[in-house]
Amino acid sequence: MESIDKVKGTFELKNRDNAKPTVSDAVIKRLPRYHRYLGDLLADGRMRISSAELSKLMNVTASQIRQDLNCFGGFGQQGYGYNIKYLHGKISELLGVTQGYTAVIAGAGNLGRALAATRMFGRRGVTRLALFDVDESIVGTEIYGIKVYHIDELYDFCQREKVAIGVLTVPKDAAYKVAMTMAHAGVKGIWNFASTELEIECENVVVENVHMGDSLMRLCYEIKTKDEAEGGSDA
Amino acid sequence: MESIDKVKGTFELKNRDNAKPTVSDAVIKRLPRYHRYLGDLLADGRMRISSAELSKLMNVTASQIRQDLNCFGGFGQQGYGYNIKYLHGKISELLGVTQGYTAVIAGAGNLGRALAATRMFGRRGVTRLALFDVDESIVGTEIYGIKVYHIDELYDFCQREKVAIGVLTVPKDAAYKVAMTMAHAGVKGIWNFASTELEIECENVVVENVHMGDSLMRLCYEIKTKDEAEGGSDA
DNA sequence: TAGATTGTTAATCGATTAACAATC
DNA sequence: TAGATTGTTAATCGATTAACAATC
Repeated sequence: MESIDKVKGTFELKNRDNAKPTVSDAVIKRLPRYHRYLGDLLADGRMRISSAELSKLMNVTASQIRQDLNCFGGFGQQGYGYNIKYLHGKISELLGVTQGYTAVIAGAGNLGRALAATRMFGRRGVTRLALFDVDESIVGTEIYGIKVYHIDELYDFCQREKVAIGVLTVPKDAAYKVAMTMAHAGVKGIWNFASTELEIECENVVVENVHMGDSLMRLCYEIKTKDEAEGGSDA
Repeated sequence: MESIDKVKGTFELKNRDNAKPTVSDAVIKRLPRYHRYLGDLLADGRMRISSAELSKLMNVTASQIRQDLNCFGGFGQQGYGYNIKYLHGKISELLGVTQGYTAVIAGAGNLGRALAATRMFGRRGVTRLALFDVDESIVGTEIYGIKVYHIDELYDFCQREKVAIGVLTVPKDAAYKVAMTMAHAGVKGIWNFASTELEIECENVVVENVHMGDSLMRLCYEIKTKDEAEGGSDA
């Protein structure tokens, strides 16, 4: 009895100033993957799933699944498992996918166009409002239904439209300046595809880096390591 | 003396069957980032750096840097620090960037074209040999200097040219089939941009997934969390 | 009720950090 | 040599897994 009260007291104390029970980074990184699998199950018309079955599907332990989902609240039901639709929806909420954020894409090069074309944003409730580029010859045109503005208009546009997300697909040299423009215009998050690290953590903006080059290197490493292991034992 | 021998003995014993001292995943994930920072320092003409200085630059502990670099071997020198050029080169080797791998890109859509255009591959010693697509109207043309073939030729091409890396930028539905074709044709690694998980781990092929959608979701989460924290305390 | 499966605590494991002796 | 800085061991911290009581 007494010990339970003590634990409770400690818990409340711990969360007095930062309200929410902080969720570890490791868990957050896994959430989109859960979301993807649950979305697929939903599309297959499945209604419910147990942590045991999901664990087999996803190649993780059932323990981890239960632990992860419990960081946020009890989404399951003993003896039954998890309702897929409900769980999928809850994770959507949690990840902010239901917030209806707006985005602009800075840089209408190949990658910017590719991002303009995908349904990736729409699927996650993000609306793309505009593209921005320095190339006068495309300013005023539309790319996949998205209007192209001159990069000089980026600041005013973001401020006026209260843009939440700035997608950065400009060349490396321009990245910092454009990121700063976005940050000062009140953008809340920057999705950074420029292969450089943005040192603007201070500016009240969150940055998510997509380092594709790093990914390619990891692939090379895996290939090399596997080759060596096989060559070492076989030949 | 005796204790050193003992340690050595243990080490050799531990590595008798799997040859290389396995490096943890956490370290591998960090290596490309070291490589990037060292490359920048090199470009700036810097010669040497201490773990302390690098730690400030990269926002990690000096301890971690020394620990990480020591998984592979003593690249530093007491009282001096690390020779940037040497260390950069060593990490390049380690990551397999100096292996001169070849690659093909399956899917000449927006993303495939974007990848055809970047210098990302060349910078990491990877040569792009060809693009493949189903669209007859582009088969036979060149995109950014890379020849486009019909996807039906993918298998023969990979086998004939002993292609090491298959880049997968085809639509989700086609991903599995194309990946299988690559795997059977002897490709060693698949760089997967299709927003689906490939269940071909069995096929003797390593897969590196680039889940851009997951990244976008994490950004949304960070924005939402930050918003709530601020709204919670201020308003 | 009995069976199933979660939520949650405790045990294990691994990764990060701190400290310092080795050595350039 | 003295100062600097690594390589490496030990201590800490956090994340994963195992176990089981709670409960649907």
